[in-house]
Amino acid sequence: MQVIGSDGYAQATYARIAAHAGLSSTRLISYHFADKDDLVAAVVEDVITRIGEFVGARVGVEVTAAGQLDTYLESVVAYISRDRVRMRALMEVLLAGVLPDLARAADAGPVEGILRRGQAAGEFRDFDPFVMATTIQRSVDGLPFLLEGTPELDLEAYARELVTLFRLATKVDTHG
Amino acid sequence: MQVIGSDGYAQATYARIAAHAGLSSTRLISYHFADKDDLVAAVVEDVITRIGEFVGARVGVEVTAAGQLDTYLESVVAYISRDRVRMRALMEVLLAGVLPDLARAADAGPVEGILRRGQAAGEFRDFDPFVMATTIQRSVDGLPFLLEGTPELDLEAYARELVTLFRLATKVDTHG
Amino acid sequence: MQVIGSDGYAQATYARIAAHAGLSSTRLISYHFADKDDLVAAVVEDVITRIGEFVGARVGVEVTAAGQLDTYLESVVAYISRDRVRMRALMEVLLAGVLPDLARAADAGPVEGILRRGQAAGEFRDFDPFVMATTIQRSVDGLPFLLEGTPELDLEAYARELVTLFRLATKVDTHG
Amino acid sequence: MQVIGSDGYAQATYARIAAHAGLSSTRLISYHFADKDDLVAAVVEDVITRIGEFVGARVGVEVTAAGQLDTYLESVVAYISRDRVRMRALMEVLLAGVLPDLARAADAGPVEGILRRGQAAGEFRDFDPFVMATTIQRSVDGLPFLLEGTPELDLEAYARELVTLFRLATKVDTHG
DNA sequence: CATGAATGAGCGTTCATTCAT
DNA sequence: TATGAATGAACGCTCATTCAT
Repeated sequence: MQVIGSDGYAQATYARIAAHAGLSSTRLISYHFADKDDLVAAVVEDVITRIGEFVGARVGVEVTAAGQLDTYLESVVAYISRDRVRMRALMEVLLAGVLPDLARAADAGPVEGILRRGQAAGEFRDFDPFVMATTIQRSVDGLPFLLEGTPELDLEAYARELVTLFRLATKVDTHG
Repeated sequence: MQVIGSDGYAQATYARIAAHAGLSSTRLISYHFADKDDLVAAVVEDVITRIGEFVGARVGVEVTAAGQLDTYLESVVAYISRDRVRMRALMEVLLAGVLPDLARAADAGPVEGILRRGQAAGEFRDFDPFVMATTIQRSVDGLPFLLEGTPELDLEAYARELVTLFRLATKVDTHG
Repeated sequence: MQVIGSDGYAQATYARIAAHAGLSSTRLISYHFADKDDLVAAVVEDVITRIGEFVGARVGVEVTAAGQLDTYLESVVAYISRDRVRMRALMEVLLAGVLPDLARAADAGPVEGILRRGQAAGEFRDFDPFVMATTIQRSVDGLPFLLEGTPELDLEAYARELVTLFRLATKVDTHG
Repeated sequence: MQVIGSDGYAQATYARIAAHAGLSSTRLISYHFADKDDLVAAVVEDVITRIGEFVGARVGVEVTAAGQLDTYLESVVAYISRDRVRMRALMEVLLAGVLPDLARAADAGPVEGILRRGQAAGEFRDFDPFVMATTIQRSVDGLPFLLEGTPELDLEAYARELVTLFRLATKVDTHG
């Protein structure tokens, strides 16, 4: 995970992973994982479990869809902030396009669910939930790469901007 | 370009490119391009020139920042729609992280410029232009990959949704 | 070493070395050596250690500079005689000009040291030690190639001729 | 010749030669020469003709074998001095071992002839002419490479030292 | 005399993976 | 749990050379 997250997926060869882990043979990697797909799947599994628990615990306590959306954005950004290497590792794998099955990790399904419930409850205006959910998901999943270039980025402010942005984009029309 | 766009950057080896082009030797690729970076740079150069001209011509005729933003979204999506392979090739290269100099092709600078001018002109509310521009850029640059999974996606409708979304997110507050 | 020594440095490709060693893949060469320079360095290191020990042990027991020079010529020729392949491998590498750092293996420094000490002790006449040392060194380091063309060459006689030659060339003028 | 002489034989590829000559295609080389051996042979032919004429003209006017030997050493060194690039090109080709037929260019035959005539005339002592000739030849043919490392080397002094060295090594014993 | 397009073999090197302890 | 030896395929790239003008 550290190798993928720090040097990119392309650098995550058995040789480099073994070197980073202080192993004198790549054999041990093959011993623990059936093949490279298996190794990568384990990495992804680990990260999506962590972020899923972190975000799920926070979103779960919200009752309104609007509150859940706000909390989703804030907690995803917060998780990225405190676990940059793992998150970049995850995004590297997803963008590399290995194991298409793993794409679910970055799909906008959960967000789309929130949006649909919000529309049903009259909290959100009448937009296409797929487009909105995809846009929301994309607004955060590039952050690990952005942080690489500008590590000093103020992520709390970034999250506040996103919350405002999508509140305005989703709320029901109030005027005339 | 076709190989990168159809099979991904990782598959774009000299052998595969030569096979696709009907060449009996990879030698001719090395004959025309100094090295692989040179080849990739040529691909990127070509696509950014095309999309730049397409989008630039349309955005250039707009006078208001709001009009430019609408047109930017619509024309980028329209270009992606009619040149899917090339656009996916471009995104593949950018995401692969080869040639960091090429990152400009996907940076949000031009959009940020539009946003700042719109704020100065009082057309837009007071948001962080960098965050907004990044979000706008990300909302479209994942489309080539989305199209791969769902080629029948209605891109005109997608563009209309994005236009509405970012109009609401950027417009000045009107209610008391 | 056998491949370089028998077929020349230009023929010493990974493929040929692997074939000669009975390996089914060149991969194992890369496995043991960082790159080709590393492999070549190991070859050179081995040979110069061997010849250094052989010649050093014999020259070291001599007390006079004249005796050391005689013994140097005799023992270098003797070593070449009994280890032809390794010595030709060494000369191939040096002449190929790879790894300029290795040039020390063929430089005339040690011989020049003997000559200077001999002049200081009044054993040798007043010649340019650099020119003499270079000539002495050259007189032996072409022998591996000479042996290739005429393997039946009588090296003991060759050494005796060289000893006489350089005795006459270095000794103090005796006649009035 | 310039490419071989300046950058070494290994660098003398068709591509580099064409670049050096300002040609836009290597095709012209293939047009003039049957193959690479033919090209190299032409280079060698040219240089050995030049040095042969230069040295031959000077040695030819000497009547004694001793005078011919002195003049041979002086004129070979003088030619090396004034035509360094060509001479290094010649030595590069010979040492590279291409075209074994060309080895005659560096063989000690002519010198051996002088030595034999000198012995027959009683000018030289009774040494092995082959060993002496080889040593003499080697004493000068490494000079082009030596000059590369130390271009400021005083070649006139070098030649004088060699002349003295081999006079002493060849002259008849005068003392008891 | 000169060009650019095209070729096939070979280069050193790296890949994930397997074998034998 | 851990090692080093060994594998075969593929990588980007360069070689001298040929084809068609």
